[in-house]
Amino acid sequence: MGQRNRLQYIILGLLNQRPQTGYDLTKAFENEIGEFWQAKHSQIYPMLKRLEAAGEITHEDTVTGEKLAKKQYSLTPAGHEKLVAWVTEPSPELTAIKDEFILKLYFIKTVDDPRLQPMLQEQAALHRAQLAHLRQRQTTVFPDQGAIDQAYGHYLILDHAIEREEHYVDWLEKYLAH
Amino acid sequence: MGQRNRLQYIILGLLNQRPQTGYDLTKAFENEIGEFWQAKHSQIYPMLKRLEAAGEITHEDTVTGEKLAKKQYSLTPAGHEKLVAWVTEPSPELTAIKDEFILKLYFIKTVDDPRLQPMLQEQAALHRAQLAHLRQRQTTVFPDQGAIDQAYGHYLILDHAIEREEHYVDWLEKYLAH
DNA sequence: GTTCTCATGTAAAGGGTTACATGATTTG
DNA sequence: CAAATCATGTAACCCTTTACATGAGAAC
Repeated sequence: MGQRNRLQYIILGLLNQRPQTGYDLTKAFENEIGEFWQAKHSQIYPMLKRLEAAGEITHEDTVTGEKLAKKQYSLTPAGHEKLVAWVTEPSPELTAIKDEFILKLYFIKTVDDPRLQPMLQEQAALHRAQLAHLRQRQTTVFPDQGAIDQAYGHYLILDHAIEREEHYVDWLEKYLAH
Repeated sequence: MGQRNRLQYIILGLLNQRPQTGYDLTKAFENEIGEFWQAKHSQIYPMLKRLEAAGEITHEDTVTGEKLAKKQYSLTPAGHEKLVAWVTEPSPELTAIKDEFILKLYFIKTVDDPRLQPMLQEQAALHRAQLAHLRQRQTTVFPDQGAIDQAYGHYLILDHAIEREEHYVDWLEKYLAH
């Protein structure tokens, strides 16, 4: 992963929704997008400069209050074209998953290893909490059908994340001693 | 990801099962472990040197045929200790997932976008193929209960991967037009 | 004999995290 | 007025991939 510089496309996609600052983009990676891609501000700000140098985005300086300077970035036509090309082309690679917990399970040799049940319990707690958080988000972000229609893609990926967590918890419970 | 150097622990875990060469380890990342962690030989060989320098593994040169040199690596007591410590400690971080396809969906704004259905179709084909492959592996690697009992962790993670793909396909089909 | 798999390495480049650094604005 | 959040950047370090490089053994 990483090698194909997908971050640039994600930033273009976010800016296509509405002009935003680097800070806003950082928040998007902590919230709606964080379930499927991660990036820190230290990666985002340099990328914004690169994209601007390439003529795919531009920015407008705005000042809030006394003198807080913000850079509001937005797409250029070239940037929009590049975004459309990316979304349209196939995504032939399967999801890259790095799951340290599942890997540890691989090294548990027998069903009666005393570490197994506590490990499953711990993960179940983590994923139940995450599931509750995602469900909460769904009810606040998509209270009615109108909200879904306006941001269908967002609805889809939140639904996907919720089902993924549901099934993760189900799987853990399958092997939890009752 | 990456930052915590989990690769070293995975290699220790693999060598704990049986002494192996770098080539064998590379194959493990393509097969049984590849669903949950990825690493190329160019990362594995240097790591073997590091682990040996740290006194956590050793190797024995073996010669097959005329002069094909192989390095059979195995754990030292120190390496075994480090492995046990890793498996025993908590894994408080959630799975890191980078899914380019799901991200693209995020940028599809409406249910009638003409790109949506072909995208779902394409992914369904990919994940169905992966699912078939994993099921095939399960029947060959675990033909009976005895095989499961001997490598319980391996059984667990293969089962997890299969269910994950099943649910991914189910989710895609939920939004595929019939 | 050619192709595929086995087998081991190194180098370059890029992706990604953590830490360093600074300052304004809002909230309690 | 202190703490949390908004806001922007850079530097160092490590992880990871792609490409370069080489050679033996097995299978067809």
